[in-house]
Amino acid sequence: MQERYNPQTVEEKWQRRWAEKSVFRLRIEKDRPKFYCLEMFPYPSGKIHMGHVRNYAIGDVIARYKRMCGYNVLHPMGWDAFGLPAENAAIKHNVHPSRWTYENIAYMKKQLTRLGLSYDWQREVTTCEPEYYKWNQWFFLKMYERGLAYRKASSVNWCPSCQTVLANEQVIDGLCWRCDSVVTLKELEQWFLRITAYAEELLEDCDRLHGWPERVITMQKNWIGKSQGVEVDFRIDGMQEGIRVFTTRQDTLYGATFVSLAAAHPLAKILVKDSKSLDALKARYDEVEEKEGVFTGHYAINPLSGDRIPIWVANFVLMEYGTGAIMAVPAHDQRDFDFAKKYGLPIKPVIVPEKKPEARSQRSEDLVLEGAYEEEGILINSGQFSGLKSPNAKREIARFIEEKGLGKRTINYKLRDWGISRQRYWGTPIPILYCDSCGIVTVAEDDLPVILPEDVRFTGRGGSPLSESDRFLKTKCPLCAGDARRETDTMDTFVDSSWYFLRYCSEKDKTRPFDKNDAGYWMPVDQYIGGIEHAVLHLLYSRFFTKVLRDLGLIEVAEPFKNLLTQGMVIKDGAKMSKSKGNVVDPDYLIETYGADTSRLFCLFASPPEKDLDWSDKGVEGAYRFLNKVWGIVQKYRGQRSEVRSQKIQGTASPLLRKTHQTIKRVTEDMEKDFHFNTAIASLMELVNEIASFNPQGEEDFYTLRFAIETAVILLSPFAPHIADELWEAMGHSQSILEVSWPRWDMDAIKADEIELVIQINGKLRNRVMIPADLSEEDIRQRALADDKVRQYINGKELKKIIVVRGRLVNIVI
RNA sequence: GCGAGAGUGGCGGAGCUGGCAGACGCACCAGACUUAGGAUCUGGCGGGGAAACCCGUGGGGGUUCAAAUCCCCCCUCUCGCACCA
Repeated sequence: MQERYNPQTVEEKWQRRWAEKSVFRLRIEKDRPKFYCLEMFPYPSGKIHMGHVRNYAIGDVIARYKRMCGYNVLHPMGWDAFGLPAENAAIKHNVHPSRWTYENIAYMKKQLTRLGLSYDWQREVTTCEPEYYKWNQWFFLKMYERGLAYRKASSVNWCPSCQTVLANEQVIDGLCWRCDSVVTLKELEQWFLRITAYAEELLEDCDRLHGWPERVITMQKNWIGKSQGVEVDFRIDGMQEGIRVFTTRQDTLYGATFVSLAAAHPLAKILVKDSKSLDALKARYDEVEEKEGVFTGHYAINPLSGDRIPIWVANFVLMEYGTGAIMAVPAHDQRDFDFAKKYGLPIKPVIVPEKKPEARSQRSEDLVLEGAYEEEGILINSGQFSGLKSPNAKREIARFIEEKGLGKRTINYKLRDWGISRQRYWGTPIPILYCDSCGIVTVAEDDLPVILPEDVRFTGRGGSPLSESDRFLKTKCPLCAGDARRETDTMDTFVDSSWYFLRYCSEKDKTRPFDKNDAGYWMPVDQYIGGIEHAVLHLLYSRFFTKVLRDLGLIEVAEPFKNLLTQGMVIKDGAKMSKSKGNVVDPDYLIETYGADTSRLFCLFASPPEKDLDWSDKGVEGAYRFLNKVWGIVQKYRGQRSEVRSQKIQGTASPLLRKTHQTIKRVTEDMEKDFHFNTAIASLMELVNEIASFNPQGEEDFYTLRFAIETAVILLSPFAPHIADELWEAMGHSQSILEVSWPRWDMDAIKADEIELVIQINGKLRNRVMIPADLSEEDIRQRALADDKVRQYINGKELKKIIVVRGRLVNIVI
């Protein structure tokens, strides 16, 4: 042990030793329970950033802690290696996406190792490897067989100048990121995964995700967006056809005074004679401020009231949701209200608040509204349904509609099917062929993987680079052996990350995506940790995949992630770290200057993991000082080869012993409860402060001191593993601290003989006195009343009440 | 607008089922050691006041012996969704 703490030498030494002994290599011992600790794998963008450091430090603490608690811990890492930046780099720097990606991986892997993260790299997953993406293709085929993968026309962002498809993030203020041309929409045939088939289960199971943050669950529920209502047909006056609308408020049906169609509705083209005005309206769809519409000149019949009502086309009605047509009830829907006001359409109230019984007898025309009344209430002017309360009316009217054959009860979801086609090179090729005679043909399972060709050029112009590779494009149909051409779209990279956690469960398997028994043992992930930005997409897609794979009989679990921790962002100077703001902290610099242990410690200490972390250079120094302090203590006492004593004792070392046990308790509880490492580290600092100021008097004191120091080092080890191992060795242990069991606290040793009693008078703090811990309530009362200070205050006044809270305080009311 | 979360010293943040507000760290101040200190150590550190004490957890009410914590009203900020019928 060196006299001065030098993080560089210590960390290099232990990283080397850990590697030599393969200490993080997974060992499964049958008698131990399992724990699957997973952090979201990174995109290999080049270098890690502080967000990664924080994310992986949190995960590493949990993994190390669980290992010390006796679990078999699976703690893997890998690379979300497909994606657009690699292709951009190829265009810009003329380097192949593959090379760029692998070089980044090599560098970032070095950085992660340098942080001392306890990964079993044996299970590393790299999604751009054919061995991995082969299984994306295989899952795609399985889904295709079950009708869960299908093709349909859908619009994409299109740059007319580059003649290429753009991802959403490549469209900046409606312009192409490369040439500033105006981006247009273009219809293309694309592949979709039928996630909507699982909408109900994905929604229902949200309520079983007890280990997830409430807000993530809410976001998922909102995203799925279930609503129950009815579809009703409105006959068009003088035509055969009808308009089918969807509503959740069938109780307001009598108040429907017009019908609104989406501009893209098939009937809109037929009903509107002036196609120019319709096109103009289509262009006004992104206008949210002002509602606009075109009257079709046609009328519909309200199926319940029999009223003849106008049919409009409105720019706020969406074709993608429901039936693309709505019944407009301006009295009870603010949007319809605004629209009706603008175009002078009738407003007919049919619901009145329950609290206003006098309104029930009034005629609709006599009720004046300032805005729509959107709440539920009592029906008026609604024929046989008048007088019913909304919930009952909904039920009755729905039944009536079904009985009369006017429509049916329906459930709608906001959730759309997942479009996975990307007109890109650096992704998983979709295993589909187009044969001149057989049409759409799937690639045979035995022919998987469909490998990305290497010999392509990256210009950023024209279609997907894959469409220019004849070797890739031209193939034979497996059915008729005739000429066929390959699908050139690749898969959304969210496909890659939707099942990678399963691939980790078994070591590289050539014949299957993963072994069912291995997945059965490890799944679900016990603790998943990552950024809140994935609250919906990644986490929803992973849940979807898990359910599909369950239905394919590949796994047993219905949900992939039992517990989810969404860590906050790393903030500096009030903003998220970014190059443009110039407030980036470079992890390499940090590690070179202070070491990995200090970097980790600060990230964990500065705030609880789920909250944003405010970066402070000075705060980092505080963490560094703390480690130096611990170093100094061990340096000072390590020569004292005393034995350890942890049992309750009397005498000068008694408070230190108690503090040590208290600290074990606090740190352990923080670990178990909510991973509030900031308070765990704070209490560890308290213990270290107490050790530092302790003055051992005799042999006995040294035993306790030794116990305190060793405990502090053990408790420190998940946070700052290198220095902990070094100090552990310096104290004469031959076995690594990684092998040490997590300490237990002794309740008996925590209990103090004497406690401080707070004395309040009328709820105000007046004095504190030391009393024996086991004093009875009556004795406490007497002791308080006998107190000099108290007597001054009472001074002959009448005692109204005395409240005694044992172990805490006395409140005397006068 | 809807949904979720948060407002505590100069700053990051502690405060368990209502029971000593401000743990721990940073910054700051004073002192010690020192040729020196941006190293280290010791002490102090919410505001007011000489003191006794008083006032303090976004604001205003309330419940209680006792409220940062529970209830009602309001304000501000962050995030997510946003014409989803």
